[in-house]
Amino acid sequence: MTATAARTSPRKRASNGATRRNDADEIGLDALVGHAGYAVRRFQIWIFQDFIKTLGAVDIRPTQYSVLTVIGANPGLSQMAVAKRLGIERARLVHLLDSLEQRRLVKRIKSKADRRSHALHLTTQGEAALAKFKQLAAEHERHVEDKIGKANRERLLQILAGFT
Amino acid sequence: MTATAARTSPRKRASNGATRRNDADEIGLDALVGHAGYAVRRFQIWIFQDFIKTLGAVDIRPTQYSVLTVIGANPGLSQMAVAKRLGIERARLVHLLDSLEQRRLVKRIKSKADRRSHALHLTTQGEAALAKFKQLAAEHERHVEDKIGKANRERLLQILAGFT
DNA sequence: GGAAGATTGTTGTTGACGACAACAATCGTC
DNA sequence: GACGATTGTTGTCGTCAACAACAATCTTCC
Repeated sequence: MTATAARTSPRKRASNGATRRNDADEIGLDALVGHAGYAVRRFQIWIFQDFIKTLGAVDIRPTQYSVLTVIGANPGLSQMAVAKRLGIERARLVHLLDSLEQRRLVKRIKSKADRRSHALHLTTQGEAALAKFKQLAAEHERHVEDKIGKANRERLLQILAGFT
Repeated sequence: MTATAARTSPRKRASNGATRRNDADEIGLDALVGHAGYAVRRFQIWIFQDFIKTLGAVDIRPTQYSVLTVIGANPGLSQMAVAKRLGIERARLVHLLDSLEQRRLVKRIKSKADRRSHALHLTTQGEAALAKFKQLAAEHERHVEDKIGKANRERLLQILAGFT
C-alpha cells in the first residue's frame, strides 16, 4: 500500500537507495485530503498572512482590527462585552487595549453606571484611522476573491455564517 | 450611524445612562461580517477544538495527526520534506518528532544516501495506532458534517482544495 | 582534488495567542 | 450589611510561527 508515488518531473534521479523519493513536490497526503480541518487551517494561515501584509503599512493585525471594528460599531461597550463577542479572553483584551490606547486609537472611560467597568470608545483619531483600515481590509478581501473566486468567497461566507 | 441596535429580549432594562447596552447577545459586528478571515478563524478554532476533544482519549493533536498521516503515506521521507509539505518549520518539526518518537510511534533512521538527513518511518506500533487515529478523525469529520451540513462540507473542501 | 556555498537537523530566542488562576474593587442580592 | 458574583488586571504556562545561529554534510565549481 501507500504506493501512490505517481512520479512526475524527473528532477533529480532517485539517487541510489529506495529510501530517497522526490524532494518535496509529489508527496501524497493520503487521509489528510478530505479533512476539512486541514484545508481550513492552511487557508486561515494564508488569509491571515495576506491580511497582515496588506495592513502592514498601518501595523494592524487581524485581532486588533476586529476589536476596533466592534468598538467603532458599538461605542460604550465594556471590555467584558467585547471579549465575549469576539471570543477573546478578557485577560488578553487588556494588553490589546493597552496597545491601542497608547496609539491613541481607543479610550477607556470609567463607567458611571458600573464603576468596575470601562466604556470603550474610539478617539476621533481612531475613527479616522479605522476608516483607512477598512479600505485596506477591503483590498485584502479582494485578494481573497482573486485567490478562490468571487462566487466561492460568497459561498464560503454563507457556509460559515453560523460562526458569526 | 452605527445604530444597528435591534434590541430583542428585554433582559435587564438599559440601566440608567445611554452608555449601557445589552450585555453580550446583540452586538453588531459591522464590517466584520463580510470578512472571510474572521469567519474562517472562528470556524478553525471550533474545528480544532472538536478534533482535540474527539482525539482526546488517544492524546493526538491536529498537527501530530498530520505528521503521522504523511509519514504513513510516504515512508522514508526526510524531516525537511515533511516540513515543507505540511508548511511546518523544520525547527518545530524537531520537537514534534521527539515527542512522537518517545511514544514509539515514529522512527528516525539515519539515511545512508544523505548522512545529514533522517528517513522517517512509522513503527509497527505506530501503524496500528494511526489506524485507530483515523477512525477517530473520521468521527470528528462527521461532527463537522453535523455542524455545517454534508453538502456544505463537500463544497468547502472543494473551494479550499487549492491549499492542499 | 579541494575550496566555497548550500542544505539538514538541531538549539535557542522572540512575539502572538489561548487557557487558567489569583487578586482588589465593585455590584447584586438576600 | 454580609456574602457571592462580576470586572479589570496581573501573572504563569503551553502552543505555535518566525528567525537566527551552528555543526555536519552534501553539491558545485574551479
